This record gives sequence, C-alpha cells and structure tokens, in this order.
Amino acid sequence: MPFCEVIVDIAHSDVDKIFDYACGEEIAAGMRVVVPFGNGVTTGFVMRIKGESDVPPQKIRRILRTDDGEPALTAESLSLASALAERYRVPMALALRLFLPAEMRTGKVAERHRTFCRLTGEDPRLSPRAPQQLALVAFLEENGEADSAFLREKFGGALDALLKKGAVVAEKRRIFRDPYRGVEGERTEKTLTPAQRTAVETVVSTEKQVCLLHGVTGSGKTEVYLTLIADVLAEGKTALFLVPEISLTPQMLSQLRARFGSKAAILHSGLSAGERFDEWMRLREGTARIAIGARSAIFAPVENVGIIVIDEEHDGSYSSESSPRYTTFDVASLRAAYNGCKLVLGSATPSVETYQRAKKGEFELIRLPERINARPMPEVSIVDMRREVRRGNPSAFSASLRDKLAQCLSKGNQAILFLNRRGYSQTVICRDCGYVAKCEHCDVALTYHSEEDCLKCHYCGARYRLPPACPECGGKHLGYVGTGTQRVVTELKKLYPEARILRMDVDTTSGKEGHFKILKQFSAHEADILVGTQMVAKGHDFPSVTLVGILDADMSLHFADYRSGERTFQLVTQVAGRSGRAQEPGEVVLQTYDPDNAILRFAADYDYEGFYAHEIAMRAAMLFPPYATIVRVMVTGEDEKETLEVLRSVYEKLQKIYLAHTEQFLFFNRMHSPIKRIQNKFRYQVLMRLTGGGVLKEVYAVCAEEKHKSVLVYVEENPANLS
DNA sequence: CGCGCGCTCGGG
DNA sequence: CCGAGCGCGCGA
Repeated sequence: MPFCEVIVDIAHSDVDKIFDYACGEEIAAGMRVVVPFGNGVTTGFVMRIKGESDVPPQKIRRILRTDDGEPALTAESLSLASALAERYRVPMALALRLFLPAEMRTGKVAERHRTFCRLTGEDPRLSPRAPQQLALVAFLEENGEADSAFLREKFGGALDALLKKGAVVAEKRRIFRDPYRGVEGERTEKTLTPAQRTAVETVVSTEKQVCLLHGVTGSGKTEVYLTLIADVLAEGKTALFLVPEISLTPQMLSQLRARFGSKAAILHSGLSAGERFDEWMRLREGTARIAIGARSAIFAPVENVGIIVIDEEHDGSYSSESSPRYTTFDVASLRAAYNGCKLVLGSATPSVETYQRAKKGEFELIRLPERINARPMPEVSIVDMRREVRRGNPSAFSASLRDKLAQCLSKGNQAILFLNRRGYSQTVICRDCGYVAKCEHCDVALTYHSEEDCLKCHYCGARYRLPPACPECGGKHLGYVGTGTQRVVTELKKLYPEARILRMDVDTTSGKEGHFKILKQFSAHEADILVGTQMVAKGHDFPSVTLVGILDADMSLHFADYRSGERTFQLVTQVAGRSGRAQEPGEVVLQTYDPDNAILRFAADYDYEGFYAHEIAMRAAMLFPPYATIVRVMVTGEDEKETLEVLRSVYEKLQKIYLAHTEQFLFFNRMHSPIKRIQNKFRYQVLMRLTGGGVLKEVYAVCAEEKHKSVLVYVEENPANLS
C-alpha cells in the first residue's frame, strides 16, 4: 500500500507542510484529494507518491477519495509551485492555487454534457398517422445527429416514442462551452517581410533563452509571434501567449481564432466561470495547445511548452498586486527554463530594466525598426501651455488643438482626446514657468496632501510647506495639475455643439464589457470625439481617427514616481499610435507646461534610444532601479494602535539589519503610507532603497515571522506605485 | 484554518 | 470552587 505526500489546501503557514497519507494505486502526483484532517475533512494536493513513510504508522490515515480521473496539476505545475512558494515566501497551498482555475476549487462549475440522438438504422415501422415521428426521422436522416433538447422542442413527444421503439439512440457526451461563440475571424495569414523573417530566425537560432523584440507600433510584431507559435505547434509542442488584459479585444480574439481555430484556448476575466473552466480543461487535456490570456494565463496547464510570448512587455498589468506578488516575467523564466524553450518579450517601448538587460547581452535584442506599410508615424506637435495662459486662455484646449479639432471634424474624421486618470494625486505646478515642486533628496515630484495642507515626497517622507509663490519665477499662478474628463466634455460641448462626444473613464465604464461597448460605438463612427483616460491608449484600431490630443502630458510626467518619465514616454508613444492608422496621415497635439522636457521631446521624435540613454543615466545618477532596489514593507490593519505596535516591532528588527549592513542601504525609514487608510485599514510602511538584493532575504524573513490575527505585514520589491 | 486543551482570572 | 476567555500546539 503506497503513501502520498499531501499539502492541505489551507493557506496558512501553520499547516504549510507535508502530511503523509496512505492511499491506493489509483492516486497519482498532481491529483486533488479529500483527506481527513484534524477533526474534519479538507481537500489537498498530492505532491508525491512513495513506498515508505517516516511517520509512525498509528498516526497515518487514509485518503478518503479523489475526484480527478487525471491529475489536475502537471508535474511542471508542482515543481513551479514549489519554486514560487519559496521565491515569494507564501504557503505552498497559495502557490498551488495559481495553477487551477478558481471555479475548480470552489466546485461550483462542472463539466457540461449534452445528449445527442441519431438513427440506429432499425426500421421504425412508422404509422403515417404519426407525422411528428416521420418528420423527426427525416430530420435525422438529413442531419445525421442532433441535440435531444432541440429535438424535443421541435418534435415534442416523438423523440421519446422513437427512443422506446429503438429507432433512435441517445448518447451523452461531454461538450465544451465556447467563449467565442459566433466570432469568426477573417483569415489573415500574411507573408513575412524580410525583417520579420529575420526576427523569427533569430529567435529560433539564438543561444539566449530570452529575446526582446523591439519594434515600433505597426512594425508587425504580432505576425512574428504568430509565426513562431505556428512553427512550435507544428513540432507537436505547445505555446503560451501573454497579453495585457486590456488588449484582449474582440479584433484580437477573432484574429487568433482565424489563425489557430480551436487549438487556441483563451483565458480572460470576461469569460463566464463555465467557459473558463472548459478552456482550462481543453488545455489540460491537450485538445487546445495555445494558451492566450492576461497575467494569470502564464499558469496554463500545458505540457511540453515550445515558446512563451509576453506582448507589451512593459505593461504594468503583468505584476500581481496580491499575494503572491509574482511578475509574469519571473514565472515565464521559470517555465522557459523547465521546458528548455524560448521566452520572447515584445514592445515598442520596452521597460528600462528590460532594455538594459538586452543591451548588456543578457537577452537577445531583435529590432523591427520599420513600419510594415512604410507609412510614417503621425507628426507630434508640442504646444506650450504656459503661452496659452499668458495669452489669457484658461481652458483645457490650446488654440492650436481647437483649430485642428475643427478641421478634423469638418472632414468627417474622428478624434481622441486623452487625459490622465481622474482623482490622481495632485502635483503643484507654476502656470507661468512650468516649475514643478520636487523633493530636495529624491528628484521626484511632491504630492499635495489636503488634510495636512502640505507637500510630501512619497519616496522619503519629507514634508514641505506650500510655497506662496513660484520659487523659480516668483509667479503667483500656482495650481494643481489635473483636469477631469467631465470638465473637458463640458467644454467640448460648448466649443463644438454639433459633435457627438463619448466619454470613457472609470466613472462611465462598469467592467470590461463597458469598455468594449464604448470602443465599439466609437469604432462604428457613432461618435466624433472620444475623451478618455489611459484606457483609450491601448490596442484598438480606429481607421478614421486622424487627430489625437494629449491634454495634460505633465500629469504623468510629474507623477510622484521614479518611473514617471518612462511611463510618460510609453503613454505618449502608445496614444500617438492611435492616430492615422489608415490612408490619411494622422497628427498628435501634445499640450504641456514643460515643452522643453527631454522625455516629451524624445517621445515626439519617436526616439526610444535617446529616451533610454537619458533615462538610464538619470537612474544611475539618482540610484534608482535598476541600480538599486526599492523595498517597501507594508504594515496594515484596522486598529491603528495595534498596527503601529506591529510597525514598531518590524521596524526594530529591520533596523538591526540596517545597522549591520549600512553600506547596502541608500535609504531606510518608517512612515505613513502616502494613502493613510484604504478600505478602513491603516497603512504604515518601512521604506528602503538597497544597492543590491543582499539583505532582501533577511527582510523577508523578518516579515514572515510577523504573524498577527488582524495586522498584515508584506514585502514589495520595486512596487509599481507607492500609494 | 478549526479545534481542544489547559492555564488564568474573576465572580460567588 | 467553578465557568468563561484566550493562547498555543496539533493535524499524517
């Protein structure tokens, strides 16, 4: 009688260990099992089967049952879960859960079956007085087989009569819910350009495991991915294709559907629980061999992976925001190593970290510098908003943008106006000279806090008084950056009463369906102007858009974050790419109070190399990532006093590390989190900037031992934002 | 995580 | 002396 090692599905460090159970021969590694545990029963995961156990025999109990015919988790899933549990210091159960669709754990969704009927060939000897039965037989003769529910609805009781006579047999079969019902994409196989061909060949032939495909918007990166994936499938292997959640547009889905048909499974949040479950099952069973989806699709249960693609590599949605805080790249690297396959990262605007690794030779750098149709990128004109203010124009629109909008509308074309997210933290700017209040120690814009009426640095916690006048030019027109979409729409309506305007931001869109609805309306030219936030920046192809206005480029530029320059460059490049996708050339108006800003200049010139050189020099000079690691230890709980006590205890332990390794610390302090309270939980933090990862392990260890019932302690490395 | 055990404290 | 409350360790 064999034994099995079980991890119980309870995400708690107290039970995060192997429990040995006795089991039958039918149990295999990767199965989910029901086991007696303590006084009750719980589910668990079989990690390993073995012949002997070190546990005293009287303690050993037997597995109660398994509901899995085949193991739900692959050998690779088990191995990866172990690596992730260790890497992110989470209980094994939490790591294992990543590899299963949520609906499988809760057991709310089951396989769906349908009953199909066909003729047996036996002579039914039908009476001519049974016209329904005759019609049914005729129907089946013509169609071969049909669904029983359908037949019952169409022919009433005739089906049951024929089943009884033995003229028709019914057979119950598993069916898969189809998430792209009715989506039939046009077949779009294109012959590769020489540049694309070279890119494909380089990925295949390079010794390096990771490739960075750096190609401008419209350079045909997608076709390179699809070719690589098709080649891998032809070898009998599988593929993982990761995209930002927001990019899974209907167009994208239909393109993939057309290219790969039912071999592709799509995992995204828009699916119903049943659909997601079935897509996952098709992958697990091997019927589908390409997994396409957002971040979590990196855990897809395919075996023998031949290639992993991460499109729009720089996108923030690739980092998990909840425990375990994995990054898609980390998991992808592990999977690529496990399977011995290539990992391809693609972007028009790679993250500085990734590009640096590529330039250093760690990744193979592949460029696609030309646009497929050789169409030029839209012209970007930078408008100095300080001059508008001086001319007495207080509106959100410069004279130049107004003229261009009027022209665009009169030609019957469409325009997109882009703003940053409403309610973003406020930054003080001088409307006369463009001066922005920055921290003396961090070169990061300060954020205004209304409750204390002061300016704060989110990186070091320093506080500053509000200047009464601009320290640079003495001007009195100090204001806050940020105009809401609502105000823009109101102004637009006054300026262009005839224009049909769509607004898209968190207020107007509920869920992803809301996005797609608005985008579809705009795509169908049911509106002339689309006003929106970041959401409008991605993916979509609107052929009649010839003008893009970026209303407040400064907003993201001076966001209190060392990555604000990088984000701005990415944003401007991406938004600009929305203009002039068809015959007519597009243009872009970029409004700013800082028209000489290097980042905006590089973005306007589509000069990624220039941007990169500038940005990496700044990071090196200021010792920001990749030249340092920013680590935040967050302490959060509903009771302020309790939370502070835990913070103090964590701080004291971390201080010991700090004092023992001062040379590795560029910064060390405790403070309020910039957002003091979220969802009734107080947030305190210890912020560190480290020269390397040397003491990181110790930091994690300190936090792992802080177990409290109502106060949570966790570590973030280079968090995407510090709010 | 859920439970039971045992220790402690407070009331009678 | 007894009952409620909580911290701790266990579960195979």
